[in-house]
Amino acid sequence: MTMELPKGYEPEDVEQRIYKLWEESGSFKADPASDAPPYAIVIPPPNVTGALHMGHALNNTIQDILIRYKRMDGFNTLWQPGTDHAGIATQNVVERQLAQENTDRHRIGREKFIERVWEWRKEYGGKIINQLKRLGCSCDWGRERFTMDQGLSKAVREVFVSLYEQGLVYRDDYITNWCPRCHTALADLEVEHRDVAGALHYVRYPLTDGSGSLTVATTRPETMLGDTAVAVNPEDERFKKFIGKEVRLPLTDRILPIIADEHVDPSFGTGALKITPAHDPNDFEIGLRHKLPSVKAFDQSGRMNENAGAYQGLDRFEARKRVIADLEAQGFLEKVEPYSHAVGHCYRCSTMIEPLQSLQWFVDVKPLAQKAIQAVRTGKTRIIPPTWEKVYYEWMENIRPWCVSRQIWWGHRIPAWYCDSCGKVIVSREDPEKCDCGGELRQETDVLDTWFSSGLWPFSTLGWPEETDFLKTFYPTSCLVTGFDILFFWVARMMMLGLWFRDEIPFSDVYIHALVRAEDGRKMSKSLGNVIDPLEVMDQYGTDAFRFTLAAFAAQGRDVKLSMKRIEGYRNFINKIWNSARFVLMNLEGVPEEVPEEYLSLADKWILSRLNSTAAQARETLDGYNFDRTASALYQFMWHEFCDWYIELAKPALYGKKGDKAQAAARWTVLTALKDSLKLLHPIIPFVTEEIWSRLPGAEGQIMMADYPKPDPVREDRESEQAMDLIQSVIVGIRNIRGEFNLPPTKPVKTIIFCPDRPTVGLLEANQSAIQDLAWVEEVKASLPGDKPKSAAAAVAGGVEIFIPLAGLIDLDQEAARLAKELDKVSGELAKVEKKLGNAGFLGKAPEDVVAKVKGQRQELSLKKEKLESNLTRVREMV
RNA sequence: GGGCGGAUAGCUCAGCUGGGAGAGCAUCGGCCUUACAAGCCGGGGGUCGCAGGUUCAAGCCCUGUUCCGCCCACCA
Repeated sequence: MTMELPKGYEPEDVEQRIYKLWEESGSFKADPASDAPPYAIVIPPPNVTGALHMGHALNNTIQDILIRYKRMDGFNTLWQPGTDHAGIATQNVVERQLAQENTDRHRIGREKFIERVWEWRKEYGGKIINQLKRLGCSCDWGRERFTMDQGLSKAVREVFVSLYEQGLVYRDDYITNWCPRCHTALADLEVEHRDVAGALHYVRYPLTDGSGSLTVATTRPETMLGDTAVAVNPEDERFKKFIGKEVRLPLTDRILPIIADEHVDPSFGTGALKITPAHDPNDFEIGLRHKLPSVKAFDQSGRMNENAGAYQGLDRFEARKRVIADLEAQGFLEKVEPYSHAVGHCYRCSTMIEPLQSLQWFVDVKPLAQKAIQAVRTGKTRIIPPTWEKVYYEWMENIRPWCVSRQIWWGHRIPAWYCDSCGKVIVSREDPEKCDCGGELRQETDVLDTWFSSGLWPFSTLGWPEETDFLKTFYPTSCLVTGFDILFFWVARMMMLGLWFRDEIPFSDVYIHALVRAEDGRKMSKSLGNVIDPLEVMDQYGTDAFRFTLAAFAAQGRDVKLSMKRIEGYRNFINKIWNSARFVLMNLEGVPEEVPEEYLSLADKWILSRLNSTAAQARETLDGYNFDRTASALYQFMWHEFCDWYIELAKPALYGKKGDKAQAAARWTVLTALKDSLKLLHPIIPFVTEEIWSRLPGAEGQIMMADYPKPDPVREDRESEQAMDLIQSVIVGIRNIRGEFNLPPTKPVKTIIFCPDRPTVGLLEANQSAIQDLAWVEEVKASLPGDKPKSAAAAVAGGVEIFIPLAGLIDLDQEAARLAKELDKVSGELAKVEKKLGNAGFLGKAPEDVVAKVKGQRQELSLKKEKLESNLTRVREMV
């Protein structure tokens, strides 16, 4: 039965084998027919292009902790895995590949290109899935889904067509964010604002009647080639006289009206604003209000077009230089001031966004947002931590139409057809053959925003629009775990679409975790070169150590600054667990299945009681998503209570006579405590716990399928905990003296302990050997107070006085100094407590239990002070 | 421009509804005690960013303030 374990834990040997065991035994599988209460999590689908980074590692570790906890706790769990097709990101990757082959997507054509992307996906798309397995994720892999799967595509089409039928999807010639590099429109959310050091150019526009000129200020002088008006504020006295007049646009022959619009801020720039409806969102709105013509000056690559006259063909930045030079040469440029302002950039390729008027598909999400707001307001969906609720409401309440069309090829093609003969637009669930008028149909070439399909993830992955068993059993899902960076992109959309199409929340809890940062607090990024690869961490320290670190760092509302030092520390913890198991396995011969209660020693009862409250703590903190507290409670228990105290205390009994009652009890207790500890730890550190479990006698099946320990009131034993408290303080008191006097354990000492009463004497006598073994003393004499030994070091702990006769061994001055220091500390504490008790306000207003507690402290402290004083006097007299 | 978070030991951070300042690492001292030196035992170290206020009592609540960080935003 006794199997020797290797001396140190070797994760690389264990992890692969254990994971295979789990997967092959079907332990990850969800069962829609089960009677157990369901608990479901849908994975935030990583991009197929992705490689596991720290964000994934944290995100998925948390999900795995939850799902393993719930699985052990008797729930019918589903962790639904899958990946996202990541439209623009994936298209970019494959385009780069084509570029290396000296070709591009236009040359090979749409169909071939899409084939290429699928091939790419087949070859590389599984990478991140394997990395998640490495992390130990217990997803139901047989149910893996991809946003471009047939089933999910059907869901996408159903949703799009329904929204169209409800009048919520429409096509509009509107100003949108255009990425001149990706050649596609982007949603507002997909634009990142960054501060750019630019310049404000003051350009003079002469009035056509020769009565002077108006000067406008602009950061983008090149857009003047698309100007169709100049606007001033109607209340601005300086310009009232110009309203209705006209100016001549420099560098062109265009005549522009001077109009009045509220939007113009008289205090900014010159108070006169050039209006470029086709290339500025504000100007676009003003253009609509005043029915201004719209002149596009750029093409889709950000080059000047035929409307730009002499500048045609120039890149927008080159055009800016030329326009400025020409304005200056012709005397229209009054001045240039440095000006820093936020400019939109593409979130996929960082190219400067070009606001561009174009024909796009939009979803009017306002009515959907209303439901999504309600669901959180009424508490049907909880956001944890709740600080994010405000951010969520803010965004939902100010939501604007969602531009969902993308001018790329990789994605769900919009199911719309245009008839060139009659102009009809058909949006349909089935591909139409011909138009009603008999005309030929042309399908929309645009695809949908990636987030459109991921927004359906909680129900599309479960089979919707079919009413599958999985959908019925697991929707609404239980918890969504995500970083705040995709709160709007993803969570908000799932809330809206889930509520709209299922009339039910997609998940009851949203747990928002922090971002993983580098040790210096900065974001990990390739350009900063401070990226830590999770795979390397796992190679170096093992997956469990890594997972435990992430859990320990996952305090709510605070970013994770990952430190290698911490990982190393938790690697040591894993090894500590391993060695404790090794010890237990060496001491299990003849371990009974049960032991009568009366066999249990004080230490046995104590550790079982501590284990019990640790189980309660673990459950409480897991239920509240306080993973850092779970980790620290388990760390504290496992290392400092189980290993440091219990195992040491149990050694004499374990090493005792064969068949001895105490030995049987200790063997049973040490095994029980280890087993339950492993179960409590399993959700965080699955590999090492499973490996140890497999070697423990009487441990059936897999630990991942074992019951998560429940606190049992019978095992709660306050009396034993109090008794152990005293024993521990006595031991620590003695060790303390040893430490202070640099007495190595090999130096034999004796100890005399004065107890306040008979029961205490009895307690210490009964635990004499424990004190001897753990404090390295050869003799313990407990008695009621009597004659104090001469030349002894003394300590006061838990109401008892400890003396260690050290004739000739100690320096009395040193001992006096030590006692004086201790006395100082106690006096200080006592003074604080007495001040409190001397305060009438405190006695009158503080709750009774608090007053009683402080009184108890006074009692204890003054007793301690008294004893310290008398000992100090005695030592001083001896000098 | 609006909103949010942080500031506690040398470092990284806990401290939940106000009631005796904690952990890990680092540091100092002692130990190869037959599970573990990736270990064991002990010690030192904090006016809880600053200034006010509420309270019998403030790291925690309120007001102001400084310094970091983040998010949102169509002032050219």
